[in-house]
Amino acid sequence: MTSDARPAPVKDSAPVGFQEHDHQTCVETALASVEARCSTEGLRLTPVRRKVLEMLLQEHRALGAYAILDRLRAEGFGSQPPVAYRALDFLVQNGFVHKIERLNAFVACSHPGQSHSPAFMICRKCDAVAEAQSAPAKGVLGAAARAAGFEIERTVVEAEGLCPDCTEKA
Amino acid sequence: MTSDARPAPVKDSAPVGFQEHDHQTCVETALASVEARCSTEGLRLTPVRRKVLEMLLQEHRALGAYAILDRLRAEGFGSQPPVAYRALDFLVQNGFVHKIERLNAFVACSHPGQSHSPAFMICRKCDAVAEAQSAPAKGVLGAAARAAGFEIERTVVEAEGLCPDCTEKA
DNA sequence: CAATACATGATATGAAATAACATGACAAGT
DNA sequence: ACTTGTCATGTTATTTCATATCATGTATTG
Ligand SMILES: [Zn+2]
Ligand SMILES: [Zn+2]
Ligand SMILES: [Zn+2]
Ligand SMILES: [Zn+2]
Repeated sequence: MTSDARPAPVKDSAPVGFQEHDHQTCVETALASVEARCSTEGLRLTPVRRKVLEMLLQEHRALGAYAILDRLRAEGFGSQPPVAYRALDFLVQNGFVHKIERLNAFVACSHPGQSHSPAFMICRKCDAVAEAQSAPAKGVLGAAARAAGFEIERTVVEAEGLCPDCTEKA
Repeated sequence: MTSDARPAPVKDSAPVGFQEHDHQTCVETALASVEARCSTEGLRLTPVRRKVLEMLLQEHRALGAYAILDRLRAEGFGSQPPVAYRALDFLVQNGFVHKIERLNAFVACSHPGQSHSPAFMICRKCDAVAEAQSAPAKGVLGAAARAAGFEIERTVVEAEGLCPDCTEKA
């Protein structure tokens, strides 16, 4: 294992998710990227974990743990909550999937293999979710944290609003 | 009702929460400020609502709905979940209380009467919560949103880490 | 082939949130 | 005074999200 296989710094910050795109390629690329990181880092992308990741990549939007569980059941995997939550834990721990706190739901990472602190745009109408980059620690919040002596380890940034499609329709 | 009684713009952005302070005064001031806004805006700060607000101001940290409910029960109010959730809805709607999505819990606003988009610092060790200001729509995220055609209506910004006290102890 | 670590399966329970319906308080409008 | 409408509260039941725990299986690895 090449232990220096740290995620590369962010290069593009395009908020994949609302635009039209070649989704099949998008899924395959992401999956390949995750497989690559797993093999270089000795992580075990087991069948359940892989299936959950594939589902989330396919959907390209946030799914609740029980929605995932339903699909797992349909595919013959275990059907009890821990099955889904354990797979999700693994995927979240390793940055392949993010949890959307606002929705208590999960979405596949759009920039796997890159070290990033994600920010999300969540459409309140159609539930579409796009991932962008954030740098909250560099702005007002970072200053407040330093002033208060608070050590930021992780940030949740979620914007709620209307996606382009839903804005148009209204 | 003086309908021009919009919240004043933010003046101070001190992240109240971690520092020592005269807490009794802090509670009284906040409560007075909320009462003022309720009377000018014709909002009804009923006993349950007021009690919940007082509890959250007293505690000065995030409480779950069921913790609140326990306290309500102890004070002789209704003891079923909707009692707490309804009071919380009212308080959140009107900006007197904020929900911490990360914790599924609620905290009294530190800057009531000011229009603000709050950001929170949450200590993962002691659960202390401090409220600061954020301007997420002005930074990287705002740019991404504009680029994507996404209309931000509201943002959740929550930083997780170690508060000064817990950093010291470690 | 142990011994170990890790992953999965299944049962049970806990915690957060809401749906639906009934009752009560109060302020118009008649 | 009485009806009507609105808003708040109370209660029951249910749904949704999440975890603790124990048993079983399946890889490595010494
Ligand atoms: Zn895609
Ligand atoms: Zn990501
Ligand atoms: Zn205080
Ligand atoms: Zn606030």
